[in-house]
Amino acid sequence: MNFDEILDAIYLLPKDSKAKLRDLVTEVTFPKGHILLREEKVERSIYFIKKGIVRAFSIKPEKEHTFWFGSEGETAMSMQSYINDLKGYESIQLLEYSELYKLNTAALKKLFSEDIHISNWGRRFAELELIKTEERLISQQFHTALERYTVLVASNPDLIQRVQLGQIASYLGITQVSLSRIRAELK
Amino acid sequence: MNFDEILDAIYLLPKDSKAKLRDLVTEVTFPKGHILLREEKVERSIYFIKKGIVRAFSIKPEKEHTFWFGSEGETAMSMQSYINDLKGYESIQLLEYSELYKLNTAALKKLFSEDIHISNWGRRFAELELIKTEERLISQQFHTALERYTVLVASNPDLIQRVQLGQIASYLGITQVSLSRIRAELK
DNA sequence: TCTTAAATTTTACAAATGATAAAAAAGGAA
DNA sequence: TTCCTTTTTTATCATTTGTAAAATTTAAGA
Repeated sequence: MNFDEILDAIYLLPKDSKAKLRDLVTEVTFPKGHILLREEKVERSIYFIKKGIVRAFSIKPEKEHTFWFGSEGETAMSMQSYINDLKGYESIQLLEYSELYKLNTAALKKLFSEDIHISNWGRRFAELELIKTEERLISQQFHTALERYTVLVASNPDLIQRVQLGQIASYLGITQVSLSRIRAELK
Repeated sequence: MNFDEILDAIYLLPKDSKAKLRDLVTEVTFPKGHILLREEKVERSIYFIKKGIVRAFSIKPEKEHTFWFGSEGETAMSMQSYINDLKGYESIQLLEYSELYKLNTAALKKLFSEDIHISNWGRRFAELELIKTEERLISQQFHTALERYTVLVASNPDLIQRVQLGQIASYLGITQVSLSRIRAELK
């Protein structure tokens, strides 16, 4: 998925606005395991995933919590840094070799104030992330672990293949042992 | 909290942009118990709360799930309707007599395409809602019910007084019995 | 105030989940 | 392949949470 397609999937931009964004972007690649951004730091860029899978996690007291998986077309970023210039609570790690488009936040914000199309792109971007997060919240709050796992498998069948179960369990808000039990049930 | 203050709390607008928004808004009041918007319907407006408390809930198979409380300065709306023109999964009900500012979504979107300041206001609006939702999600996923309840009481002491415990329990993602147990522990 | 209804807490039991340890299976490197 | 490490599953027991029903408290109206 190239940069243009990623932009278009969010909000259709006129050619020249798109060009302005393209000028800001650099392509970067990293090996499996690379830490793209670190919790407790203010992150100055956001990364659109061209290819690969990443996970966001934080190491709270002792335990490691995975709270997001991102793949092709999605954006790896700290919302707290992007939105409020605060340090984020998550680290983001590449789960496989990945290719990313890196975009500097400050430069993007400058464009928001200059180009109404890009401003609307930024609005749409936030809105789409909002919907995703709201759906996650509802799923987390009102569905059982079994239901959440079933939905995850149905919507991201490849994820299960490519990601460790302990991380998926954490993402679902349960222990790895519980997830194993759920999987055993389903057989 | 008047309309100007509500706008300013989101993003500072030039006078004339603010005036354009003010022209779109009508003030409405409803009694306790009024259903402001209904699940499974596409909602054409969003409502800024001038005064009062509301709750969003949905009636899934049999059970009623409360997933949001809103009060002064917050916005009562269906994200799915606002963002994707889809029917929302929530109904919103007034928990007390309330005064609201009603804003038509289509008219607002028209301004987004015409006025860069309003477009950036809309971006900021979505971004702030996104941060709130993300924090809810993290809290739900990685903190115990006891922790969540304690935080809720600390940050919204009045809410506990004004809202039924069954609804608060649902909001926390637990049963009313569990919440009673937690409250008994804390005495 | 008294009466009734609604809301909240408590209790008892069942089901689900967590913690821990150990066994089994899968994957990688020499 | 073989050995070694990592990941996943299984088993056991303790804890938490849910369900249902009863007991208590609170609120509201006559």
